[in-house]
Amino acid sequence: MTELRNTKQRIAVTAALSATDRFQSAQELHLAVALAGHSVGLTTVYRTLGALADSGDVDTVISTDGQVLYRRCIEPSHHHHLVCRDCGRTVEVEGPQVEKWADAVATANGYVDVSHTLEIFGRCSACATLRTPS
Amino acid sequence: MTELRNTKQRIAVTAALSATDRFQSAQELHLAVALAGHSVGLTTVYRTLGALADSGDVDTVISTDGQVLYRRCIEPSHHHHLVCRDCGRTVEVEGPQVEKWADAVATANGYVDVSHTLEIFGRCSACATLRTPS
DNA sequence: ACCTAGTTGACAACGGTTTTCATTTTCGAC
DNA sequence: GTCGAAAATGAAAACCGTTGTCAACTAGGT
Repeated sequence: MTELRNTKQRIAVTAALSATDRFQSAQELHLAVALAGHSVGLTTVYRTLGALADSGDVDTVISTDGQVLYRRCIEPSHHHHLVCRDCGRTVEVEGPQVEKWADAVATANGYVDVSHTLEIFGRCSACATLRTPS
Repeated sequence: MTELRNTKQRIAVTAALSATDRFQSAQELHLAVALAGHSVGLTTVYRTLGALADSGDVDTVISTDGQVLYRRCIEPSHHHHLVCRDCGRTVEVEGPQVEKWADAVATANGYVDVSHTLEIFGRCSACATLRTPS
């Protein structure tokens, strides 16, 4: 069915993903690949990330301003993210009781085919010390 | 400070918001206003919705494809939403234990200035019966 | 009625993402 | 190794939701 080929471009993109533990936009990753010395078209970056997201190899988060952020998946099972608003540094978190609560609420209201999005945004300690309030 | 005036445009937009309990995009609301017989510019719809969102009079949700959906707020306190993927029909839900869990996880990891997004998406019973699987 | 700061809307601009399509590349078959 | 079909690439254009521009308009106090 799906025939995937090993191209230098895909290798470069996955390498860039593996080089960081932060959520990054497609454009940031495109820049990261360029800085790593490889030339990959922006279109290809988008396509590669889309494919990886479909296959579940990267996690995606929609930032509060609507753009998609990507990050390589460490924990393969279902989990959520604690993301730094400034630098993207991320901690994977799990909340089994939250999952159960969400499903229970949905079925109690007659909703089927249920999914949920749960992300926690904040400022990590490193970024918090940088921008000290007045 | 903020001096708000009562214009027919704002009245028309808030009326359209009050006429439904569903999450709708700015463009859908713009159409709804037009169908209601009023002529309001799309720019004004966006501005009005933005203002209402800032003042907390409407809830906003970012759909999975990145666009902003608006809905008039029934419950003024902090809550989350169970949204139908197809028609936007929405139930407001509360999960105090989830709030506490999110804050605890964030502070345990040294994150400050914490917020979170939690939305449940599914298919409401009405829409579920419409598109019966094969 | 008048004044003025707030408001409107047609249109252009913006920015992230997707599509197009001609060219290039991978990789199994020979 | 090399051939060739299918997959992949990338530059540019299209897309689409959203925001900015700015001249004309209006609500509401005096």
